[in-house]
Amino acid sequence: MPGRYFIVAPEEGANLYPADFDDAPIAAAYARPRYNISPQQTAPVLRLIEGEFIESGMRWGFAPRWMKDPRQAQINARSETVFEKRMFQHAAKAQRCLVPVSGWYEWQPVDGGKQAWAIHMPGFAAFALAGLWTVGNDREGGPEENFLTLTAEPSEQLRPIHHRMPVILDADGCRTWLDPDADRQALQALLRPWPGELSLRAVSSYVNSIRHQGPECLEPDGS
DNA sequence: CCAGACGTTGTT
DNA sequence: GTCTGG
DNA sequence: CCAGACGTTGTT
DNA sequence: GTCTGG
Repeated sequence: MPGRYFIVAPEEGANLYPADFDDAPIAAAYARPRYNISPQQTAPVLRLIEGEFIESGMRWGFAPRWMKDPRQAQINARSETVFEKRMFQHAAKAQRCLVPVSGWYEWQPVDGGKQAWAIHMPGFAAFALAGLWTVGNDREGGPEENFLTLTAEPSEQLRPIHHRMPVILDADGCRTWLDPDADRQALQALLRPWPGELSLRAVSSYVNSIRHQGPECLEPDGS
């Protein structure tokens, strides 16, 4: 995963972004709460363009311009092979980005159904997922930027919930991931399960429907 | 050389 | 069951 | 990721 | 666009 995530204001401004990064683009990304971001939605992305740290809205679903069939858009790429796969190698070299989040959702298969979980940092600290962006086609065939997130093996903590997890970047990780001159080895070293503890919250199936966009998505499961 | 593919997750 | 839409 | 649709002929 | 398969 993830196939669904959320953005909320962090408690007491806590975040894992580099302290020396310009705060304005980050603040812009977290300005509006988003409780249920799904594939195809437009969501904020952070990147370096000509040395400038900027925030942009992009569609979630990576589909380069040559890809005529939009059904082939990818929301995730496996971090283990992202530098080798034809579809991703150019972006992995030159179009890396940060996907600002507060956490993501997972659905754990359980007897008779699925348990939804919200996974986040303690205190809902803001953090970044490793992402790639590209330019694809909008509905009229014009250029439109889109993005994906990278996945890794799960941490020990998350293994019971799911067999993949998104790549989480700490402050140094953000710096390196956005560094246009970073070498592949340094980049690949960032693509690992998150070594820290995360907070897990069981939430209700309210979050399942993307028609539900309110804060109820994050409320603890009553059952 | 040209043609055709290019991907993940989850489930079985 | 499988694909599309969000 | 999950939810929801999945189709045609003919008539307006 | 770029790589793989034939």
